Amino acid sequence: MQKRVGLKTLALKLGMDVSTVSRALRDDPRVKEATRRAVRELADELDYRPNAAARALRMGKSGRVAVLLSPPQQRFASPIFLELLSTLDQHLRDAGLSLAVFAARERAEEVDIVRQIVDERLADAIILGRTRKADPRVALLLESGMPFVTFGQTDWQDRHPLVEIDYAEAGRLAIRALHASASGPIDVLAAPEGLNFADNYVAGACAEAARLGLPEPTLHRVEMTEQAGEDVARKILAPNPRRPAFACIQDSLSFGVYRVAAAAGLIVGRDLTVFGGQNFPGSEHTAPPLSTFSTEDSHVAELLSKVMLRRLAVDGTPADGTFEHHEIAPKLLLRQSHRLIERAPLTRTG
Amino acid sequence: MQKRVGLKTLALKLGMDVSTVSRALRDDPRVKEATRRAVRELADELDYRPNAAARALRMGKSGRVAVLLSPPQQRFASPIFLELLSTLDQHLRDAGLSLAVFAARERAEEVDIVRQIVDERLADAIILGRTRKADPRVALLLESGMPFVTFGQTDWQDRHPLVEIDYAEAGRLAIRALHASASGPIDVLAAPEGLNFADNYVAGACAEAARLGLPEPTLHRVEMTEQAGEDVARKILAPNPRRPAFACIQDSLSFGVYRVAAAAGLIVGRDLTVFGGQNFPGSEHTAPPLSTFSTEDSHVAELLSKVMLRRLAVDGTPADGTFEHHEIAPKLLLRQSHRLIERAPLTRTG
DNA sequence: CCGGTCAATACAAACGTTTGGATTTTTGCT
DNA sequence: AGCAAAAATCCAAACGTTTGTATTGACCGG
Repeated sequence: MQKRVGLKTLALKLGMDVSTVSRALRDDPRVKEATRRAVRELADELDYRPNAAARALRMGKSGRVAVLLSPPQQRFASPIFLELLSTLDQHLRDAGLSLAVFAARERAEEVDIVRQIVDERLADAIILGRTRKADPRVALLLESGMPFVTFGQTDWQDRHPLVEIDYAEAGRLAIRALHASASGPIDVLAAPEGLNFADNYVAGACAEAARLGLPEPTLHRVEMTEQAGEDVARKILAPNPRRPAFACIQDSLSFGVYRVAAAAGLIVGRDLTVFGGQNFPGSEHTAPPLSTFSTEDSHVAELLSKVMLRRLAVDGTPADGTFEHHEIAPKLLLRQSHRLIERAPLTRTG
Repeated sequence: MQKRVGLKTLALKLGMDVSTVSRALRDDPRVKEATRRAVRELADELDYRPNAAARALRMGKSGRVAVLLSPPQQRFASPIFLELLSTLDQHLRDAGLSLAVFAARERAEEVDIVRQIVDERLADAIILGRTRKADPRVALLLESGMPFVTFGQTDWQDRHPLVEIDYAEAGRLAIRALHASASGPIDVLAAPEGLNFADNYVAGACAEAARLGLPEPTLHRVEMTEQAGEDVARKILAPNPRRPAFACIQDSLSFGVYRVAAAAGLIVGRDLTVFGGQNFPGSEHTAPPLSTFSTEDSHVAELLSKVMLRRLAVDGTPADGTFEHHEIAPKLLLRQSHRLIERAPLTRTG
């Protein structure tokens, strides 16, 4: 409840002007070493902290970085995001910044939120994912001049830094894994059209199928939810006597497939095969364990943080006119769901 | 790149003073209806947005609510947090507020972060979880006068609103479920001592065991990670011929148990039983499906948001001197892992 | 027609910092 | 000692709002 300690308080107690105190604390060469020490000491003693709002107003920078969470963000949202937020905040705090989170309810709201962030100066920079072909959010940000980093490709990659996961490779991995032992038709379950990562996945999968001389896979562009996985699986599994293979862009979809299969008395690894994506918690313990790819969440988070910090450091246009791009390779996790095993016990691994 | 539009711009174009414009926009009764409309119109046309920093400085309120993420926040962090952040931001935005996220690396850092938030006025209010016996964060907040809501009990509950999950009931549920068919000794895997929710879980479990005339369960106070689950399971499973029952406070721990069991050639439901907690994504598809309890993430998130908003609305001490408290009952999800099934096929549910 | 009331608006200060320029103090040189 | 240059400090403005108070003009009754 005691009164807030600001520059004024310090200046008063020290018998100097606030400007001197301010400069002392910011290591301005204009203040004498001795005064600087004195100021420092008192500041520490009184536990002075600069008022964030005042500083933001004066400097025209909020000291915050925004992360835009795209819908849908339900229960099965990729666990990478929590790790991302956590890691990001830790790095930001080290740099004297803090983290703001914005969650859109629906796609249309996203661009409104970006506009709000820009106009009200709610943040100095933005990170956004789930990028699309002609992403209006990116267009808006480019126009506004606000620094940003995308998690995924955009149509204007030469104008901003970016971190992406090589989803084309993920698609190839999935087809290759399923091809090894499955004989049935391949169904690809990917996120809606227009989302770059999903388009890449589909492209990779189709290309690989062609390369292997397989028939064109059937494409299902659906939301990445367990429910959507169920819906697709129900359509495919019921009438299909030829053991189908499911390439799912995310484990959530695979879970849906598992559920429908179980309800129909079908066994993964005998009557169908499944390949997932993103290595969700628990996917290792399904019956049978889900083959999938992973992307080392902590590495992605770390990378994104560093790239953002470097982007902010140059403070303006990039030093040499070029922006950082990073492509992360998906790591293959071959467990059991991708192949047919005739009669081996499904629950034993040893 | 065009110049920012502020009150000054509007006032200039309209030929009035900024103060009038400001009042017009805030629906002050002192401005004439006609002027108000004129101002509104131009503001809309020029897409005026008040500068957040300036407003924060003037009003002494940042317009932000902070969420403190407690360590450890790894891959297996409870998925509830993402849902919480998402829901929370949506409600806050409707109320003209925004969301700030802080993630501590280690426990000791948490109180520093709280202090920073308070001193630098980084937020107007805080939400914190993983509450403890004499939680120093809570003590600090009480002293500072900053509004806050806890997710979990504290020693000073009469002085702040709170939302909690009835973990004592969760503990009872687990024991009761395991008791129904398991005959072996019970091992309780709970989070470290001092964490209120974990202490409650343990208390509930022990009480229920006593009530049922069971021998005292063995307690393991460990971090809620898959790794910790493995470590405990390895110790218990190896030398134990009597089919042990594991009551885990969180599914992450159960996953660890599953993994060790699989590696040892043991089958859950035959050689041991497991009861989890929190219903992680994927826990439904383990072999056998994990019996657990759930807490309706979206409901919790919704509740926490509403409580926070109401706390901010009263703006000061509570209206009638009393704070909102909510207890959420865990919902029992009986799948298969909690009971012994001699020879039934494990992977079929239909 | 004038003093008084009321509505509508303008003026000005304040929030806590940062920063360009003016002012004072110290230093260094002759 | 005297003076210029350099160093250290102070003064004041500014960032964009909000809000208490002063000012203006219109309208009314006497």
